Amino acid sequence: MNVQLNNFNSKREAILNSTLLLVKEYGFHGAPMSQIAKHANVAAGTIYHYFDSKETLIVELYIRTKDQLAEAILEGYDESKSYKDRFFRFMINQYNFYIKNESAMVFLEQYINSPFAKNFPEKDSVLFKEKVIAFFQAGIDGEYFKKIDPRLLGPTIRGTLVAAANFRLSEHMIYSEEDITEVVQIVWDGIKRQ
Amino acid sequence: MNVQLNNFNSKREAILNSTLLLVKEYGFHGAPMSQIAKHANVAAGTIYHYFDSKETLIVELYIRTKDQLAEAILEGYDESKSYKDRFFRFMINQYNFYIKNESAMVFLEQYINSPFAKNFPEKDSVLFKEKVIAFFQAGIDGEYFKKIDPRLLGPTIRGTLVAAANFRLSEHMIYSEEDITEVVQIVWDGIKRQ
DNA sequence: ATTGTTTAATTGAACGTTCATTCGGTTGCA
DNA sequence: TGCAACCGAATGAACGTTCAATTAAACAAT
Repeated sequence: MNVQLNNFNSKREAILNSTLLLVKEYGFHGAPMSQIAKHANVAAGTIYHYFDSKETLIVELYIRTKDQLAEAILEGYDESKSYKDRFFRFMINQYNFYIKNESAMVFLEQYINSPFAKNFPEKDSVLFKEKVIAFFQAGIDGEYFKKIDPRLLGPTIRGTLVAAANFRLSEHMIYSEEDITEVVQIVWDGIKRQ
Repeated sequence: MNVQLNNFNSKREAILNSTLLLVKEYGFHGAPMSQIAKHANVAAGTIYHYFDSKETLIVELYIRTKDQLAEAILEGYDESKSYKDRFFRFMINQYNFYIKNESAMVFLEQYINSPFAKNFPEKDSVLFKEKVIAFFQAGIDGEYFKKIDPRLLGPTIRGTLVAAANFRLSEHMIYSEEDITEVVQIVWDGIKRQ
C-alpha cells in the first residue's frame, strides 16, 4: 500500500511501546513525555503529531494493549471443543500473555485502578467485549457457571490470574503446564455449577 | 495524657485522610501537596512537619490503611468457631470494609500496582502479616485448602473480593447478606480441598 | 497566679525544578 | 512544489519542597 504508512506506524508504535515500559517501571506520574520521547528515539514534539495529549496517549495505549490481550486469549479457539476445554484454553492463554508481557499486565492493572478508567468508561477494546466477555456470558446462559452477573465474573477471573502471574513473576519461577492448570482449576472450581 | 498529642494526631490524621480521598479521586499524580493541604485545612509546610516527603506520606498512608483493613477483618474473631466459619467471617468482614471504605480499597489497589509497592516491599502492615496471612497459612497446613503457596492464596482472594466490591459499588446496589455470601462461596469453592 | 524562657507547631510566600505542550523551522517523500 | 512527518528549543504553568517568621504550648522560676 503506502510506504508512509509504515513510517507512520513505526514511530507511533515506538511511542506506545516506550510508554508501556516506562509506565510499568515508574507509574503514570513517573513517566514524563520527555523520557517517553527519548526512549522511543523521537522528538518530544513528534508525540503530539500522533496523540492529542498525554491523556489520550494513555487511553489509546490501554485500548491497544487490551486488544492484544483479547487476541492472545482467542488464540487457537476451537468451536468443536467442549465449553470447559475452551474455558481452560482461554484462561491458559490469558495467563501466558501476562507471563510473557509483564509490562502489559502491570499497565492494565494500573489503568483499571486509575481515574482514567472511571473518566473514560466507553474507551475500551471492542474485540474483548464482543468475543471474550460474550464467551463468559454464554457460560452463564449455558448453565456451566453459577448465576453470576458477567460483570462480576470477568474481574473475578482477572483477579485470580493476575495474582497468579504476579506471584510467578516475582518468584522468577519457570512455569509448567501443571502450574497454570492448577490456577485455572481454582477459577473453574469457584465459578462452576457445583 | 497530653493535650498536644491530640493536636498532633488531629492534623496528622487530617492530612492522611485528605490524601486518601484525593488519591482515590485523582490518582497519585493528580493529588498535589497543595491540594492535600487545602483539603486538610493546613498550610503546605505543615505536611512536612509530619512527613519527610510525599513519598513517605503515601507509604505511611498505605501502612495505616492496611492496618485498618486488618483490624476490620479480625473483628468478631471467634477461636471456638470452625475454620470454615472463621474463614467466611474474615471474607465478609473484608468485603464489608471495602464497601464501606471505597477510597481505602481504591487506594490500596492503586498502591499495590504502583512502583511504591516494588520499591518498599518491607513497608507493610505487621498486623496483617501476623494475623491474616497466618490464618491462611493455617488453612493450608490444616488441609482445608488446596496445597497453594500462601503468597498466591492472598492475592487470589483479594482479587475476587475487590472485583465483587467494585461491582457492587459501581452498580450502587444495596448489598445483602446473600450477595456477600455468594461471592465468598466462589472463593471458598475455588480454594478448598475438593 | 504571673512572668519569662524554651520548644514545638504552624504558616504561606518564595524557590528551583520539572512537566506537558507549543511552534517556527527543517527534512524528505510524492 | 506541496505537504505531511519530524524536530527540539522555548514557554508557562504546576509541582514538591524550603524557610524565615509567627503563634501556641509547655515548662520553670518566682
